[in-house]
Amino acid sequence: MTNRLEDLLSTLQAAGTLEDLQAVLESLRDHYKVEHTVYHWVNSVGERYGAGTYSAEWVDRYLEKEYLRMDPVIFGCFQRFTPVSWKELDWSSKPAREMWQDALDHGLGNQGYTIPIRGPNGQFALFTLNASLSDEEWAQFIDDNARDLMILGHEFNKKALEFEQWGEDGSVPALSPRELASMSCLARGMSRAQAAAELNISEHTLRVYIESSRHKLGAMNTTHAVARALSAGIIII
Amino acid sequence: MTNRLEDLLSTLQAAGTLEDLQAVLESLRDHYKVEHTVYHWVNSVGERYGAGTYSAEWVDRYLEKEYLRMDPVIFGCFQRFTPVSWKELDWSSKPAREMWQDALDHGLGNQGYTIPIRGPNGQFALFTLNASLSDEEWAQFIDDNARDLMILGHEFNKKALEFEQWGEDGSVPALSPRELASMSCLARGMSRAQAAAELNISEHTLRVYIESSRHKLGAMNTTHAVARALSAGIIII
DNA sequence: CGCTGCCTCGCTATTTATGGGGAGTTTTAA
DNA sequence: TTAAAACTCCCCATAAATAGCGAGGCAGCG
Repeated sequence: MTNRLEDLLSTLQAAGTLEDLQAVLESLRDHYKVEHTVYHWVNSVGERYGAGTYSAEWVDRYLEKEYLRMDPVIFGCFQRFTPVSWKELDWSSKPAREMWQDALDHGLGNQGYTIPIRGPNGQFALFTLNASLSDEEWAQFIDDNARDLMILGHEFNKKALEFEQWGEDGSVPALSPRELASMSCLARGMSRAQAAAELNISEHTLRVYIESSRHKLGAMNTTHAVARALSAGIIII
Repeated sequence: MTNRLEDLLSTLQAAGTLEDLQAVLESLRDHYKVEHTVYHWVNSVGERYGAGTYSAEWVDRYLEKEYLRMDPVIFGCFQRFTPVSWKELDWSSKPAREMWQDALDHGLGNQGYTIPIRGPNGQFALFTLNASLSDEEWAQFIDDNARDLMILGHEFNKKALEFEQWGEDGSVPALSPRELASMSCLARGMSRAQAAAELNISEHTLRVYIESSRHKLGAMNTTHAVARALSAGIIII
């Protein structure tokens, strides 16, 4: 067991291009004898990177129908820390059920396991296995492989980050301490007057910080600036 | 090797109180024959929960001197995804070197390895091992145990989250689709007029969604509402 | 020594958001 | 089926944020 994990990891380490990562996912699929293996991330600007064995038709369909906005897998994983088996999620809403049926029609298996992975600057990625198995078989499969999959997911994310330079440097602007404090106050619901009082500065000075933060973050308005600061992980509520 | 990991994990699983977690850290320290094992998480306000084998004097000293604000370990881990050996970090600044010397004087070993762990709602935790070893011995130790430590760190974090219910207590209010869409538009920087145009509704209607979202999220203003929606993971920029 | 960036404060005018009312239709869920 | 929730539209007055123009002191760096 461990040896096979080491083999997979060394293949992963050897990957030098994004195409290699795609190949790693395909070999993972074959190794685990599942329908699909997928890795993708969702970033703060809406750009996405994804690799995996889903059919192009399903990927197009997913994007076209904007399933991202209501996919219970995305939603569920965004709010939790631990991996999740798809059937544990809430599929009760009508659009969710429609998406589920649509997925089955596009060749997905009835079981899924997704590991949420979080990195710096608000990075959020998902590592997913999809299969056609009974509930019992799937539970056993997860039980047997959960730890290896977690290592694989995180190593995969590390490799993907190397290629894409997710906010390595420069992409996330550095705010000054006062700017960060200003953003933090606003994110916690204070008005300008309250935040200025909290920071013991005039409301006008606070405004200067907000505006400089806005410009540094490339934001259209205060709400946007706070949203970007949160997404980038440079402030925490 | 694997069996010992399993033993440690089952001890961890069995933990029912925060004191049990402390005991797990102590047994980890003994098992790995290191000076200290520490788990703590950090937020913008400061340390919220911590457990480990550091002396009370060092913890007090750390808090008193506000080392949190310039600790290269915190700083370095916040900007990276992968675990780090302390000597790889940037200790060139004067306050950092002073802190390092202070740490040695308080019984810390000369080597450290810290795994950054990120969870939902901006959670950021650190899982650390500290030891007194030569560089070569430490490199070998990390090489041998990195994977197990990663599993342990994540499992430990999972357990700690269970106790503290870091925002996972189901208190996240459910917004309607239009409310979510409104929040999402605002989070992406649109003004009311732009968002209303995007959603093909009147600005007045949009306002109704914003206000109902605000009330559901218990927010003081629009910026606060968007910040909470982002933190709760119910919208993605 | 000058440069840059950070921190602090002031003014006026305009645009935008908020808070308080209503009142209908459609969709979903018990 | 029926009730609850969601979706859509409107007015008015006030509060708040934004945009533009300023200014000076302080720290670190080449």
